[in-house]
Amino acid sequence: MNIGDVSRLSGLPAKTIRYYEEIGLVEPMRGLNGYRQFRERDLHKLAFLGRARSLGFSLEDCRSLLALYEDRQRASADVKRIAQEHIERIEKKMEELRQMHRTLTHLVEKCAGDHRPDCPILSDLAAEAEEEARKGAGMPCHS
Amino acid sequence: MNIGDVSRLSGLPAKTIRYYEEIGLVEPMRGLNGYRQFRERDLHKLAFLGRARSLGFSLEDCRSLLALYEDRQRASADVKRIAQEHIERIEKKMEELRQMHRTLTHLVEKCAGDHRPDCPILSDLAAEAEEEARKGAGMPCHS
DNA sequence: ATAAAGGTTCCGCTAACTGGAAGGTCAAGG
DNA sequence: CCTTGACCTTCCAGTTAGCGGAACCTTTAT
Repeated sequence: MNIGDVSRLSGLPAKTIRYYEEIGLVEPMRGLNGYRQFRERDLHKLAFLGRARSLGFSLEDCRSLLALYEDRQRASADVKRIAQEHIERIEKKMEELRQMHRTLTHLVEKCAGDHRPDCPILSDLAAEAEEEARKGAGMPCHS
Repeated sequence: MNIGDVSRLSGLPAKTIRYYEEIGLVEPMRGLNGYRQFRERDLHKLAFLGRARSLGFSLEDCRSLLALYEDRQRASADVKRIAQEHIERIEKKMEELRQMHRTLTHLVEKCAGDHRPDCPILSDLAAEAEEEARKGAGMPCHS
């Protein structure tokens, strides 16, 4: 199979597949013409990677997961740990986003959104900024 | 004020402040010794930026928000639109994360997490990958 | 005089690709 | 046989928002 075929079959862009080869995630053979020759196993790996990526795993996690997948002696605990750490990262991120979302929706609600310049969003960004500066170290207005 | 002072007052690392100058978000003056000299207004801007960044706005959004903030003729609608688009990006991201989280927690629940190699997480990554390949174009097992 | 604590620039690195340029290969059609 | 178009190759540059460090200069205090 050429790269176009595996691209279609795996759903990954050819560019991405080349990149994955560059960083050693797959090692396709080469034909006499210099074209990459993918075996069934490479396709399988790439699809695995695509799926893992779609769950948000980093490429380094993907590398580990792939290694575990190919290791018959693996302990499922190792896989589970990677997944759990990832879940924690996701939860942390979601909490951050929730926080931002709350603040932003409050601000947006208060903003008229018309032709006038008065804007609680900007006021908040400016006012809270000033407050931060103030509490930061007693406002040194003497510059 | 030197960069260390604004760094402490704004809460932004000095590196970040230099970077913001590089991309034109602030324009501190320079002393005879080559040191950056920040005015009250620069500090104000930087604190504004820090606050906007903490709400997740991109630096490009920050640039726009700052421009609007300094434009007395602005329409609050412009600010509101930027904020709403950002909210939408956040919601989209949260939905993605929720989806990942759901799948991952299901998989982790099913995984024993012991010394044995059997692992539903890996099976899922592999199986669903195969399924994708299969439905992608009728499984060309003849490589 | 010197040492510490600031400041400066410049270079390289991060994650995970994406886009484009310049060029080689292959199959089909005239 | 030549050309066209689709496909493949490598390499270079850019993306986001900075971080880390080296080499060097300035200020301040001892």
